[in-house]
Amino acid sequence: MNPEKVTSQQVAKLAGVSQSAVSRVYTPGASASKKTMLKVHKAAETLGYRPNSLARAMVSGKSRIIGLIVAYLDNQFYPDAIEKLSNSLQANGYHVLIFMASKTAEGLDSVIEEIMDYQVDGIIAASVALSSSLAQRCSSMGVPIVLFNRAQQDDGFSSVTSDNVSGGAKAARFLMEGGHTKIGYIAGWEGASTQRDREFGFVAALQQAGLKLHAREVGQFEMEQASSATRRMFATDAPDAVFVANDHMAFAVMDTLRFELGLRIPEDVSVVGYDDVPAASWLAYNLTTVRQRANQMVQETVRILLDQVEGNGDQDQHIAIGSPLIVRGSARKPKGY
Amino acid sequence: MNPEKVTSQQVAKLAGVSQSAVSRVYTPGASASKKTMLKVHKAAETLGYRPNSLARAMVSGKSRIIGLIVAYLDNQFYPDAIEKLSNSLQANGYHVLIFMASKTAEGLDSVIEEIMDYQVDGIIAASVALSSSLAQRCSSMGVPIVLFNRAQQDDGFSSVTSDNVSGGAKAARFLMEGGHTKIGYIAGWEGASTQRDREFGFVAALQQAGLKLHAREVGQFEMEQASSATRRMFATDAPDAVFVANDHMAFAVMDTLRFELGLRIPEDVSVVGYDDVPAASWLAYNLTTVRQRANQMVQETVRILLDQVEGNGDQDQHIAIGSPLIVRGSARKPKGY
DNA sequence: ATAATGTTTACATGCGTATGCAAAAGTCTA
DNA sequence: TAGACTTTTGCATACGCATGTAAACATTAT
Repeated sequence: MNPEKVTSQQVAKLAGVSQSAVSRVYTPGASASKKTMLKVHKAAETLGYRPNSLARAMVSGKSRIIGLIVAYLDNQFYPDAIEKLSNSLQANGYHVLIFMASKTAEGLDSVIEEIMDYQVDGIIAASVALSSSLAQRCSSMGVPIVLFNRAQQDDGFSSVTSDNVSGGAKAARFLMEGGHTKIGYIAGWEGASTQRDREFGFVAALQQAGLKLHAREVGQFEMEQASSATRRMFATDAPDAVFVANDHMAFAVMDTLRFELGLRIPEDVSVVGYDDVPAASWLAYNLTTVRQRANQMVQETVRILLDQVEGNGDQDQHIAIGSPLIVRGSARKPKGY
Repeated sequence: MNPEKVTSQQVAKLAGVSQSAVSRVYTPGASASKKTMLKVHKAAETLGYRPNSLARAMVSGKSRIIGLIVAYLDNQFYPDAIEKLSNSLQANGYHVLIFMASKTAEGLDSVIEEIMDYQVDGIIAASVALSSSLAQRCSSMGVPIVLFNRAQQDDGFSSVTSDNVSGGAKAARFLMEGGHTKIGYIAGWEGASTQRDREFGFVAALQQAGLKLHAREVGQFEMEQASSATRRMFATDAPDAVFVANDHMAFAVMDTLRFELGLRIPEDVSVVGYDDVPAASWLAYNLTTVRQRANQMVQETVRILLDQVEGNGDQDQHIAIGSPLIVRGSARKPKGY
């Protein structure tokens, strides 16, 4: 109950200089003599002074806050990404105001409004689709947005994803090379560009080899739904391989195949996922999957966003990071692996 | 490049009232007539006005920002907790500034300083130990701190954990009732109160039944280390049951037991974990574990913190939420389950 | 009708900092 | 040593809003 605020005024008085001198000492670009710097630092030290970021933001117009919107945290890919994003932004002197978007994207607009109220310098939207009216509003306020792991070509913002199309294709070719002919696909939420692109690449590669999708069910990126999708898919004319739109669902698929349907993986059925989340390498799953290179994705996201924030702002960019296939044990291996 | 800021001034002019009238319309407790409210709202609507949270924070001294410090995000328990915390705080009109603390806690002090620079109203530290000098500093600034899933009795802040001691005891009794006599323990990072309490409760319950810990290794809450701990523990005179300090490690333990050592679970060895993270119920693990009730923990954490923030601040509280044993298939079941 | 009360309003000020401007203090050259 | 620069400094102001104060207004009681 003793909120002793230390202001630059007090430091100035103690140091025997003006408030503006104190300010300049703490402002990178400003001019201050060695002497005053010393005096100010000493005074600041004894008083325990630290510049008030909020006041600084008010006058400078730059809050050094980045808004981060996330929908899912149960899919391990996102916590991982958040950690990396946060670290990278911290390293650049920015901080992260985090917002959970209800998965239904109902309140998304109001969430964004709230974010903007804090005068964020930029926004990263992970796995979230933005209405173009929102995008309009943000860009008119000069707040750049980068979509992380989701793409929307036409609107006014950048995006960073993995190369989902070619990733899907890689999965298809791997399964075909493994000798599979009855290949199923378990889709994610159809509204997601990741889902669409992965499926597109996958199906295109099958077709290119003269193969048709043997079965298709929708799992909505949720484990429960993926389980029922699996049951439906294997009820009649079971496929000999399944590509699942992400690892998170793939775990449910594998559990269902093994423990409910009594199938062996990969002897009876091959499973390939997408993301390469940490659990994919856990031996109980040992999942063959397409890796999203979170590090590069984060790096690009931060680079693009900060470029735009700091005014070196190029045009909107749409980046797709290469996505290698990680071969483990959940899918039959073609010769040569 | 057209950052058209709309201020309360402009709204006031358009509405034909004073700036303070506009402010009062947007300030819950303030008085404003129906007429002016209408005029102001209409003007605000057409201009697209929203109050600037930062300016508001400056003058009111309340930022409605809560700093959240997290160390790990690979253990699923924390993403889950973050999601719940964030939702709960958002529902109360607060927002979350998130900080990743390097696991080594080196830069923790500087992280806290940065947090404080943003004039946060309170701090939640998840799975992080604070130096008492830091605590000093925060409380002198009037910024309450709540430790989440970590306890430190003597210093000046509250904490919310599960009842780790009794949770550990439950695990011990369950294993003993299951007929195990050679019971091992794989510890987490020894600096963590959760680790200490779980082990204490576990060992105490064993002793109470006249049993001694058969083996003990340290896994540091990390999967790699947990795997090597398992190898060491089972190299000679293998136990017939293992209690692992958290689920995250337990998965590595189970994988190592099954796929490296060729042991069957629970026929050859029983495994019990702690946390009940989502993956514990995945059938590949189907882990018997002690549940940390994240919902209640979050609820209590937010309640305590906001009480203190909003001045109804009681004394520091140390809350331990009851932690039930969730019986699944990874440990041999005593009769009656 | 008037006084007494209760509501609503505008004015003015301050939150803590950055920054343009002009004066002051240094630095260098001839 | 004077003049021409360059660097440093203090002053004043502005950022956008909330709030204390006193005046204006509306409502009720007498």
